[in-house]
Amino acid sequence: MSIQITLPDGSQRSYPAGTTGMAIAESISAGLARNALAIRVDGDVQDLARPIESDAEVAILTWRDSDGRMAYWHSSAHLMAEALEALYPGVKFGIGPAIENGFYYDVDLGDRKLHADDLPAIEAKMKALAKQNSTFERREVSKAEAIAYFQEKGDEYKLELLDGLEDGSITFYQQGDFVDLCRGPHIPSTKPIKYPKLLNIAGAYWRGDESRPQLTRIYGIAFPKKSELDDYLENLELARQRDHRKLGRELDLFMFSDKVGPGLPTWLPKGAKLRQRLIDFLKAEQQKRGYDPVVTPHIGRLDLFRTSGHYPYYSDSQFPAMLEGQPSPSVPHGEHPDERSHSGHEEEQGYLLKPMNCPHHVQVYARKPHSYRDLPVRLAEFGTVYRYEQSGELGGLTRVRGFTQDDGHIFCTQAQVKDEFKNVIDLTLTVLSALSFDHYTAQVSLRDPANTDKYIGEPHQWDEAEQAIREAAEEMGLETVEEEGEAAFYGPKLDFMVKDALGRAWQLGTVQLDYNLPERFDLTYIDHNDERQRPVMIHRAPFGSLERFIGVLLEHTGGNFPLWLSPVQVKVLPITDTQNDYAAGVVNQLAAAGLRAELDDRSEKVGRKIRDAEVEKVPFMLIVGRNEADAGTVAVR
RNA sequence: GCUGGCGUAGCUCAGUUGGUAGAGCAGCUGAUUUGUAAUCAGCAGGUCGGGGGUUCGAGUCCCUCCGCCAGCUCCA
Repeated sequence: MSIQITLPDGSQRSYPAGTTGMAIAESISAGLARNALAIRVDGDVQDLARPIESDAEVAILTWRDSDGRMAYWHSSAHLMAEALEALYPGVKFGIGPAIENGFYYDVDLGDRKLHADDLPAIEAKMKALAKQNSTFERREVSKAEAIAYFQEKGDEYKLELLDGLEDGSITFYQQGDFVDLCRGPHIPSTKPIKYPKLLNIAGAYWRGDESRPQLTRIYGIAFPKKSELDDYLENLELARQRDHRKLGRELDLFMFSDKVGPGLPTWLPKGAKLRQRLIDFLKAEQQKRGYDPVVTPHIGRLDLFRTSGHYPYYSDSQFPAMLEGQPSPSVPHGEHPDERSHSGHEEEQGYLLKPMNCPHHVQVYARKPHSYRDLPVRLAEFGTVYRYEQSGELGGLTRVRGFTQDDGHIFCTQAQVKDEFKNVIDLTLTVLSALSFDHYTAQVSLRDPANTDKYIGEPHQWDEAEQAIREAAEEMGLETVEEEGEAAFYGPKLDFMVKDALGRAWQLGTVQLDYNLPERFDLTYIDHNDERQRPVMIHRAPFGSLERFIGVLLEHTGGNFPLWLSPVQVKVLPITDTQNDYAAGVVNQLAAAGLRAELDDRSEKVGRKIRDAEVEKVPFMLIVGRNEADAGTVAVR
């Protein structure tokens, strides 16, 4: 019996049934066989040793294929586990997957603590084990057999994982003395894992659940070639150069002060001007699109947030409220006021620093009756909000406790939802393209179906809202990914995710559909039959927040802003102070033309002035010496 | 909040087995008048994150608090 194998180039070859990926690779070329890591069979990534029994489309996967690297790094995780078991007998294992760059394994070392200095020894053990060139052996096992094995070993984590697996679908992989419950696929043997590098240690809750034990997560990466490892580490170093915290300090854009408080950025003159330019840009775009500006206070009565549903359910992440009749903030965060007022009478009166602007904007809408002819009502505000984020969550400008949202709320009829949504998508794309964010992911953030009580509102409204978002995105030709469990508690969202220098994805722009707040605040409009109707609310923020946006923009540009955003667009550099007057005239002309220009009239050599302007990332330098001054020109750099 | 790492001058960093803080850059002052990425000299700058402890003596060791970084959890 022979089978037909179709290769990626479309060519077909015959092989005996039961041939393996490795045999196919060998038949194509010795080089391919040497570099083969795994095989894709009809879309399914498998071990090269698995027999192939019927006609199939296959692709031999090497280091060039992301699935090949995934198999390689997953195998590296097993190799690290083998090293850990050799060095720390009795260690228990959680999960150990490949990730975008490398792999990790979650382990329980009992009472032993792992420290950063322990990593080189583990790395060395990995290298030694890799040299033994152990093959990764796949074995199908019965559930009973698997349970018996891990009971014997005393690994409750693997037993818990087994709990969720069907008998008949369970496989073990073994290399050397290490046996793991694993679905695979793996590379043929440990030999290619020549240059492992363990990067860091962190705690990670078992199954991502805060109430369960915290395991030790060891992150690592590995490469077949030394040069690739070196390149990777060098790129990491380059990424660190683009850290927005470093650039923000160097370019004098913003600062943090312990005395002001953690997570509370302070904007310096250059940064404040940068913010202002972004604000001006968006205001102009919003004006074109029919938004009306509003300005609302930074605080609001507790009752406002009780009606909106934000209080007290999110009191963990709110700054303490200011209570009526008491001199200072007196509700500790994390404490539910309704748990404290056990007597159950009268609710406390007081104020909250606003954690969002929506309830205020709702009050603007609610101030007067609305006709369907008024809709949509589009309100926009650069609104500063405060959220008491967990201390461990804070970082630079990307996660802060006080920030300014380019917030806006649209109140419209159900029939207008899709067009309004599309209008907002268009605005968001305009913003992203003006700042050359070409690599973003549009993410439809949906409910977590396994955890529906954390959301407020009717399920049928959620269904409607989720569907409306999908349709609007599709009609705008937007490619989206869907993520369950990422919705806001009051509605599904369309989020625009952009990566920072280290590859972490951040939510910038967001559009959210909300049937809930109009209900809670009993918002209405009068339709053409003179009947009261409920408007729909759209929350939107094309930047997301100015803080996070500027943080990610800094990492994206490395501080080399587009000309229209540069704090200083032109620097005029006289060569000697004989040209200072002429240079000052040039600066005045530039300023009169609306450009941001500065004069460097220090008595330094021009090389020094150029260097300083380069370090400051000034896009244009105009150098003027005697020749230029005489001719009334400038030399442009 | 949790796990691990870190905290010395504005910035980047040095500081031996515990012996009483140092460099470069930036800043200031002066000299220099220079043609496309760092001119020279001088000066000034630190309760070594805060507090407590051990010790004759602590930047170094211990405790505790604060902050920062990576990850986890969270993220209206």
